Amino acid sequence: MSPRSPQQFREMREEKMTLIMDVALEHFANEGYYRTTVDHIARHAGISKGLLYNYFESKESLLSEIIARSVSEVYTYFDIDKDGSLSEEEFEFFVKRVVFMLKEKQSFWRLYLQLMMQNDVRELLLKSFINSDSLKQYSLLNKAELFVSEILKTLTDYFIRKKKTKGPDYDPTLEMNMFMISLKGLAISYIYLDEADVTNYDKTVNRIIELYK
Amino acid sequence: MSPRSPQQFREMREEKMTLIMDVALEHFANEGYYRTTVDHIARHAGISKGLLYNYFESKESLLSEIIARSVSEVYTYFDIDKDGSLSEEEFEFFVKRVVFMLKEKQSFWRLYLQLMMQNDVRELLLKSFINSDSLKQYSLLNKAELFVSEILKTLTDYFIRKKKTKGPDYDPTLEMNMFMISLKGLAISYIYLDEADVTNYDKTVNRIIELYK
Amino acid sequence: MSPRSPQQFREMREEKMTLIMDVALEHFANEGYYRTTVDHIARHAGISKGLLYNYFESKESLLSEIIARSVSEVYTYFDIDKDGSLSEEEFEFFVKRVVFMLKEKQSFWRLYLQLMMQNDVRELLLKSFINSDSLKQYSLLNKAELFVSEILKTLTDYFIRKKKTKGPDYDPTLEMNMFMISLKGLAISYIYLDEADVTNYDKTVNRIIELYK
Amino acid sequence: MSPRSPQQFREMREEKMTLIMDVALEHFANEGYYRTTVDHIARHAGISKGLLYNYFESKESLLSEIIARSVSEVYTYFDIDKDGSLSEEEFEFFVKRVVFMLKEKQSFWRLYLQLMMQNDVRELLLKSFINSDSLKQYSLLNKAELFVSEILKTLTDYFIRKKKTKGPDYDPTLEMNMFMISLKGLAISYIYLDEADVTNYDKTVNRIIELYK
DNA sequence: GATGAATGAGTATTCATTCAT
DNA sequence: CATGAATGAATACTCATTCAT
Repeated sequence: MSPRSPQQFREMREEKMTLIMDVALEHFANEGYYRTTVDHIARHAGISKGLLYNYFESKESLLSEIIARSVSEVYTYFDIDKDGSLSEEEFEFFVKRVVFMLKEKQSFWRLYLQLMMQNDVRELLLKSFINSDSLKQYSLLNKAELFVSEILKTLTDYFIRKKKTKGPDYDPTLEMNMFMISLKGLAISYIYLDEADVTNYDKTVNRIIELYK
Repeated sequence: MSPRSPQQFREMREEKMTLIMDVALEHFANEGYYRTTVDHIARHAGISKGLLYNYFESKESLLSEIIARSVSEVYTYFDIDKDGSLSEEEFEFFVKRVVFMLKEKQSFWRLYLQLMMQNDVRELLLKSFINSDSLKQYSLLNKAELFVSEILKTLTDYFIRKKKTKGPDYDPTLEMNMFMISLKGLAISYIYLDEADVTNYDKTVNRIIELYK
Repeated sequence: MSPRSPQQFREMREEKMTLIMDVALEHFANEGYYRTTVDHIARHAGISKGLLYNYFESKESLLSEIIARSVSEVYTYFDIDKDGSLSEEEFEFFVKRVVFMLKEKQSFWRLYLQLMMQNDVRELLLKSFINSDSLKQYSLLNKAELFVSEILKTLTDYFIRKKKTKGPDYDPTLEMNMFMISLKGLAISYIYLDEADVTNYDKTVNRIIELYK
Repeated sequence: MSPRSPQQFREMREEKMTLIMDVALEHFANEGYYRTTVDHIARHAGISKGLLYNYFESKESLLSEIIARSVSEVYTYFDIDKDGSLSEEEFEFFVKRVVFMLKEKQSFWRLYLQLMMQNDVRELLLKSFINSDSLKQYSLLNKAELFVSEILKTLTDYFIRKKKTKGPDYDPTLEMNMFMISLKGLAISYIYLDEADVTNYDKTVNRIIELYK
């Protein structure tokens, strides 16, 4: 066997880290962050505890890295037009993108929701963003904030523009709120409830598009 | 000094248990069940750990009792007509009741949502219902199940009956789903997001009523 | 109701103490001293914990009192002739007395054996004899020691005297040891093993008498 | 430095487990199971509490493992001929084996006796046999039961066979009972009483053999 | 890189004992 | 005399993290 090149080492390292993060995410999402032990993660990833600590500074930093990665991925899903003007087709695409992302990253969203529910963890999250290894200081936090506010602005604009065609009784803020709670309710239903009503799910998505497009 | 009467003892007991449960609920909801230590609860309730264990068998059973009490309270909020037929006024009243309850029992709902998100805790919950001291074996679980299924049935009936007035294109299942995700999204928003948009909140509630009444 | 006389009060007190000691002995013997909680004793005696502490200084002193009482009772079973000379009839009577006492005070012997097995408790026992309320300082300990050594001396004399009739091969010390281990083995069997072989029990007792009389 | 081999890890593990079990047995036997704290065991074994729990699931399971090991060892002391027929030489050997074992495993027998004296612990013992890690489910319990009953059967046969040579007045059951209580009394004396009369001890053993061979 | 033995601070729980009434 | 609420020190157990090899 020829000695491995630095490149190969880097790839192996990358691969192991991804494996660990995948396993950890799955357990964090299903059993909860505090209920999941480092030991458990290591065993399920087929490595030793020591090695895990070779790759990640701490359990907390493992969590940060997972969130950083996921936020990053989510970010790539939405490559919003910078002029901020959403066409009806783009709106429909946006909704479908959200739904796709819910399916694709279900575990992450379960974890995210859990974390957001704990006051102290919310603070930890911010802190961990800042300390994250894989991204420059502050940048992820800034990016995430910027990202969300951009999307909100784009959507707000979209609803305001609709007033022209919908008439004077149309309340853009109210409609946007209704749209947002529909999305949130949909997300909750999808993420936690039985797989049983997946068929209804698609119809519901279409109905939301129909109502708010 | 004459000794305390059984009545006095009962009152002292009752009072302390309520205090403990209130403090515990607040902390469970805000910091999460696993992050909250028994020590912390005791200190914040101004009592010793020992006393807490005098009244509650374990941390887990304290949780059960809190849930049992809350479920019981929620139950009393909804005195649904047993013939299951909901008038439009009753429907509006139902939605407002839900909203009122979200405000009134906000901490409980935060806790409940958290718990429901962890697979293992869900099982614990069922177990704890069964073991609950304050209610007969199984009865709470039965009541809760019965209660939820009764409400769902009543609502289903309500939407089916609307088909007559709304015409053949009206899809009762879809409408009910839309109504449910709206309520869920509203709940999530109310329970976790900033107090900032409380003004919008009332308008949103009215809009939901308007849309699905 | 006429006010109770001091005499009546003393009797009531005596009665309650006896009740508590009886209940405690039963539990100490069956579940073990450390496994038995004061709470449990009080509840089974139908009184409050506070009252128990009104009668007994501590759990430990309750134990001492029980032992003191039992030792006292055992003492009365053996009113050994002070000249120390045991006739064959008296020897037989002695063995039967031991057996009777095993039956009569079974719980006490179970407790006693348990306690004797723990190094630290042995010390505690001595200490508690000394601190015992119901007997003058040291007196019980002295009495017990004196009592046991008197019996041993009397028995030793008995076996030595037998040498005359049994011939030169007869080893009094050995015979006494054999007799003692037979009694001990009998005691263990009786105290802990199944009630099943009680029938064999009497035959065994007679055989011991036959062998060593 | 090359990493430790699995073999090395196994040896380290084995060694520490043996150390812990030895220390624990000593303390359980001398101070009693409930009086002995895990902390104490760890400190006397020169390790941390954490490590103890790395090797043993609980204090209770540590007890089980100790018992399992000891029973296993005792088992190997008696390699009883499967045809169950005991010659006089084998009988003598058996008694000497019992005595040897009492010396060799004194601590275990003290522990065993203590445990058997508490009703609730007896149940725990059965349970712990079943849950024992170091032996297949049920197998230890079965083995122990089988082992004891085999020995009893072999002894019974031995005494019944003696009837032929001893004549019609010879009562095998009675003789066996006498033999058993002698052994028990001997065991108790040896296990708990002072080392003082060890000299008498050997003579007593020989006398038992002489009487019942 | 890789392992798992080892640590120790933290957490739930128990129980003898005290005390206000 | 009588009660049981209240305490706190002790105890079993967990788990993130370190470290020698």
